[in-house]
Amino acid sequence: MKLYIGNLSYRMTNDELNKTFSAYGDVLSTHIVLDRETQRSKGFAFVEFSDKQAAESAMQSLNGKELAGRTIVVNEARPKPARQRRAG
DNA sequence: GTTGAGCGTT
Repeated sequence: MKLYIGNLSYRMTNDELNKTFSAYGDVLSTHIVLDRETQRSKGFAFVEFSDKQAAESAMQSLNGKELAGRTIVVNEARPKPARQRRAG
């Protein structure tokens, strides 16, 4: 199961996310979303859990918590949309 | 500062 983490601090790192979420279960991967050109955090991230119950536990426990000075939001990630293939 | 990329033409 995959979680969406919103309202993240721009200072947040994958390692910090991994440590924070692995307290509730086995984290397979973390992915902070960066601006494609500047590599600056876009303020949200994804965390993938091996187990659904672990993810739900983390979601309940961490939603609304403060992390690196920002109050984060945690919920189940939506499917990633397909990229448009135009001249842009 | 709120739902993920890169390649390359649907």
